[in-house]
Amino acid sequence: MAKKTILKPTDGELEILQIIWQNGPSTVKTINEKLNEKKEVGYTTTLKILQIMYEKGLVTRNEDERSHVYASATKENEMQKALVNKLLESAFSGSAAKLVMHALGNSQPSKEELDKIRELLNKIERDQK
Amino acid sequence: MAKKTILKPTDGELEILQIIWQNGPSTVKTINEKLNEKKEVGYTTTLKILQIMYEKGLVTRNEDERSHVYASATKENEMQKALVNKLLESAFSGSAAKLVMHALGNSQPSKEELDKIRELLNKIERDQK
DNA sequence: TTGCAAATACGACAGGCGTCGTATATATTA
DNA sequence: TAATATATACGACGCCTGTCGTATTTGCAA
Repeated sequence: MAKKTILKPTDGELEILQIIWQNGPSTVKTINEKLNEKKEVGYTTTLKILQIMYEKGLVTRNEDERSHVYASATKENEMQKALVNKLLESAFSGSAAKLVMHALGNSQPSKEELDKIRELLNKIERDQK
Repeated sequence: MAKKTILKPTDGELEILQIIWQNGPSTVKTINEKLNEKKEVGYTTTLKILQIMYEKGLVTRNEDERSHVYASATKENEMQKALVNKLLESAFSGSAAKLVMHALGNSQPSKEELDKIRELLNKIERDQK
């Protein structure tokens, strides 16, 4: 299976990907509007970044309509996995436990989430034996 | 307490920080040597990046000796915390649990580590009540 | 004290990112 | 069909990173 290398998005690109993941494939217009809820940014700026992302293969686009519709080329899960792995390597020397500690330390997971994590821990332990 | 903003290092800078964290304050020479165990890079290149990091406040340096000694301006823990938080915001919409899943999914934590995580989970739950 | 070796300082350059102004193409509608 | 509005395309600019060549400083040894 040709393991496609997931390109790492820049911060700005990741912001756009998040919007697409949350809203589904979108036009430049809507992406730019969502973006502007957080910070002011010109329409052509957003367009340009989308075009660059397209060239990189970070997003696909449908040109059937006059307004092109951009979609993420990568599933949210896969990208998250890639980003976590990168962080793991680049800042934690591979020690997942430490990373987990930090993540848990700075948030308020719900009881359900905590239980899901416990379950995963048990599964890992079972599989190791 | 004046909460100092932790500057985010680039990938190259993070590589150097890791070396410093693992070996303690070091000279350009030794940092460059360690760096070259992974990839070929010229001495002045390493020097230049260190100088840039110094300007940014990412590292401090001691000029008492002829060979300057560079040290990280940030504790490894703090930087890790900052990086995890950033990733949490920029790619996980704040959902720590999901991040944790990915981290655990891609590594083989030891039994001790698993237990430590369990303990932390319990503590979080206790504190929430 | 003169000269070599080791270290730092500095400037240049290519490539990438984010920013935007302006040009061009395409609908819509009056 | 002509005018207007809406979209995309393109090129330029400033800043940052990583890369290195070259100049300068400084310590040590002969």
